[in-house]
Amino acid sequence: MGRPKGFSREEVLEKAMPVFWKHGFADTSLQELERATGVNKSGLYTEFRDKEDLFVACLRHYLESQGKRGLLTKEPLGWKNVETFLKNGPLNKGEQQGCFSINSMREFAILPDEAYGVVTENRALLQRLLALNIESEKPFMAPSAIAEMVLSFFSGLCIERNLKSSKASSTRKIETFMTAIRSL
Amino acid sequence: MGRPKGFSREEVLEKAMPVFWKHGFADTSLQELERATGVNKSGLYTEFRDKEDLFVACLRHYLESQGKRGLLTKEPLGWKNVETFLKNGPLNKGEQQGCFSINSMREFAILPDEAYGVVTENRALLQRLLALNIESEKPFMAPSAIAEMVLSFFSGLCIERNLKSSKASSTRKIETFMTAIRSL
DNA sequence: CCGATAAAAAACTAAATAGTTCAATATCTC
DNA sequence: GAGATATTGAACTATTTAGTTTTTTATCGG
Repeated sequence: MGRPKGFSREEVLEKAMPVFWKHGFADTSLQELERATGVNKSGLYTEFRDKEDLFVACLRHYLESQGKRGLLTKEPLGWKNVETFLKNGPLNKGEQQGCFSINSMREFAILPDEAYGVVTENRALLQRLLALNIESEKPFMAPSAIAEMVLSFFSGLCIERNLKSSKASSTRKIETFMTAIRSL
Repeated sequence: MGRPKGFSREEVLEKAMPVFWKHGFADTSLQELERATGVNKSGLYTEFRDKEDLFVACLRHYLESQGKRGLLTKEPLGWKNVETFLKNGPLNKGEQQGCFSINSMREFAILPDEAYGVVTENRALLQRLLALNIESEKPFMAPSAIAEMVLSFFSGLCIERNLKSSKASSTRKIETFMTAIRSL
């Protein structure tokens, strides 16, 4: 049987994720990943094919954990869920700001195709969930049209987390936005 | 007097800008900049202090040229200008997609502080111009509040250019958005 | 407790990078 | 046209990178 390994895959993902989340793919070195995870290159390379593989695994892990929060599936569906999604979707836990998935979009050029697939699939899912919530409010316009517009606004909120702007201004924007779309 | 140099600063900026615009700072090598500008490292380093300096110069150059388009100062001010800004602000000239300034936001961590200053100053300007246009439409809500929300939506549209989504879907989103804010 | 086995640590490799230096070269002034 | 001068090109340096190989070390079954 031999020596048992001193870490779990989950553990590594949980610790590597914030690093990629904050610094992106290119600006994250193996050295930093070793430091953050406490696992040495050998360990990392037995568990993951390469840096790209680890990155994509982190991305999936992120999206899963975000999904589990169920911000858009709370009953009753409606505007309230949309507002909560906009307000609490982009996280703010110390270093990791905004949305890892949205952040990754700027690196598609150097990321494996898989990353593109994961991100777009998740966006499609979000859009469906948004549309479901919107539909329940019986708006005049097509729910899917409103949903895709909401997702763009969400994307904007996410990248703006790279600015040192206040939480208050973000909340204000969301409230103005919600007022606008409730009339659609 | 000696030998005259075979390039102008403007020329270099014009050619280096699309490269940074597309690939960002980290993923652009000196080699690629030499190729794109046709100017060798020696030349680049006599004109610019280092890669960072060149990047910031490109960013300024970009914002100046965008400013000159005057999308938000066309008379009469109003919603129409806002709509044009959203539709034609993020460029689509082949390789360079979206907004160079918004793209840069994801790299603040590794960019000189100057870049942060340039970007935020420009955003403040955009917000003032947006507010002026909105004010002329006499909305119920505070023009500045609407303006900052519009800017977030704009930011979202810009990063979404990293996705291979159609021009049509972008237009549709903007139209939905305009319908929403015209009622504010 | 011993030897097989698997993990972890560390040394190593090859390639790419930003930035520098130095020699070659072209053009202007006189 | 000669010589000063600034530009250009190319060789060079030092560092960092992802990834591999080798050595050491811990743990399990017998």
